[in-house]
Amino acid sequence: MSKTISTVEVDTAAKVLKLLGDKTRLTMMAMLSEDECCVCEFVELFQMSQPSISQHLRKLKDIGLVEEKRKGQWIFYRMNKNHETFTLVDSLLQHIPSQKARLIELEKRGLRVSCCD
Amino acid sequence: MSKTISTVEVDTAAKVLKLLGDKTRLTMMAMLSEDECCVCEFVELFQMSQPSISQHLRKLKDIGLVEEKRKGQWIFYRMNKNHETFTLVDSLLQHIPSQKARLIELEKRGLRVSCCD
DNA sequence: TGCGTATATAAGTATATAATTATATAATAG
DNA sequence: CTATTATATAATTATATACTTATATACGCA
Repeated sequence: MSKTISTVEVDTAAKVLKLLGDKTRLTMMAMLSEDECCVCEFVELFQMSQPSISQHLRKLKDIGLVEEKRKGQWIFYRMNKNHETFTLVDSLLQHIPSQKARLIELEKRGLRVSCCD
Repeated sequence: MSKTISTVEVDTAAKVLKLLGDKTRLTMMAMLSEDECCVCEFVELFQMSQPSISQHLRKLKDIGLVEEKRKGQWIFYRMNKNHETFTLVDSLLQHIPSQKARLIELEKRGLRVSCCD
């Protein structure tokens, strides 16, 4: 008996891949697979305007790949591990380099706020 | 020791995912992972104009995901299994339904030309 | 209450994308 | 050679996308 992997419809997969076919969003997802992050951390890391970051996160949220949770002033994003494409996304992320170092770098510079909850 | 998967740069992965973030091209790649196909087969299956099909194939060819080979009047496309993102693409395709049935359907209708080489 | 910080949303713009139509190229059949 | 078939390319157009700037909202704090 060969092992069967649960599949998602081509339409669904294409929509997810289209979103992840952007360097910024793909890196975001790779970071979120390590730990939850707040908007200001992405702004700091990507050297990109805050509205631009918010708009990328909005797209990821709209198709359900990420979820948000407010903690005081900050809004944290995390991967939605219950999304129907989670195993697809997860296996895909295993093929790009870990982004853990970027989070550690942020922490060293005192720019991580995740410690403040 | 944990198993290490060879990774590709985020830029490279994003470019590939962007291309596969299109239903037509994603389905094409899924079909090509089963067997090589010629342009007219895609035209028949996708109910789409021939130039449109050719342009999708051109994009896949331009980044090296597929290769072409002329056989008489026909031009066949096949997956490039040596592409640096092959394992990424291959594992990704395992998460969408097999397209083998579509090829068999074509064959039943006498529309496969792969038998004529 | 009013101010500063964090984030979201809206509007505008430049660029990218996918389709169509028309045309060009290449091979085969007669 | 000419006609036909298969495919590619070019030009055009409509739509989608990603960014910018400006503004709105929400929270925390004095």
